[in-house]
Amino acid sequence: MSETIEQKCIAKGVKLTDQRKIIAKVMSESNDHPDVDELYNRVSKIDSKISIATVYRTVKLFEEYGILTKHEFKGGKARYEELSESHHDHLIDIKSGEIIEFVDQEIEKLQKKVAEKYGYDLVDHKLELYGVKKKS
Amino acid sequence: MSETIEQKCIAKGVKLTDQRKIIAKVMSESNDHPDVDELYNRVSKIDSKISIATVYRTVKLFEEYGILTKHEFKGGKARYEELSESHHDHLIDIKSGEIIEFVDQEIEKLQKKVAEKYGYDLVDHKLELYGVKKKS
DNA sequence: GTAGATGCAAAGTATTTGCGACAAG
DNA sequence: CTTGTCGCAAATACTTTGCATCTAC
Repeated sequence: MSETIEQKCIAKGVKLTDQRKIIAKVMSESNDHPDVDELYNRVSKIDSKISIATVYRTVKLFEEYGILTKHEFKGGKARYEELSESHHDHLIDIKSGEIIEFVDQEIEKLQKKVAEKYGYDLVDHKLELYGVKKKS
Repeated sequence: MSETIEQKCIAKGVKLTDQRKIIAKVMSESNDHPDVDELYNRVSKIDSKISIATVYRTVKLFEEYGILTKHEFKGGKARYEELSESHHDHLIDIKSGEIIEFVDQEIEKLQKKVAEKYGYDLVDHKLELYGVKKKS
């Protein structure tokens, strides 16, 4: 997280309104994966007049500019997180909802290989693991 | 596909109504991954009086009984397919929407290993690859 | 100054549900 | 018979959009 979202917006030529600055700040400071509603709550604490429509429009915009990514985990609303240089996947605790981020280079490599095997260039992928904590 | 969905229902003690038989039959004969709307269309051709609410209720029921699985591919409606003994993942052509099923034992193994590394038992997972056909 | 952003409420989608009528076991 | 299912329409949940107003550049 070397650069803030606000800086990324400037770098990419995204117009910065007050509302966007607040949303950018909240997302930059979030280490979890809030859904739009939760993001709206957090943002409302800073400026209670921001509408949820703006939040929806902004996350969508940021997603298009490669600033945020959207996740659609099992049976829920869409959740967002800041897109960082380092790609990672998610391990979700189905009991608590806790989300652990992980990277596994080997899996990454194998995915590319599978795509190639079928004559495809891999442009994106989604890997989610759902687990329960081991009783130890 | 040794057993039809109807047979699975009997085996699992799911009450079989006319509507469920039709939905079961259509799903058994589908080799793609229809969404509820598409399934409703197919079912309607056989019995035009079946309501979409029943289709929703039935796929949900079948999912609970482990007869169908639900997929939530990128930015779309939920899609269903018959759950077969042989697990597989999906490679989705982002241009055409075509879906290729694949299995990679090595990736499966690695997933389990990742979960274990964090102290979890893997109970489910989702792997989707999105690609574009290579120009050859 | 002007193109694009915002807030609001209304409209869209996808899916679920209450309820009286009906059918399977 | 009795419990669970069906069809219908209304309700819900999430997300998008039209429009008049406002704001960043």
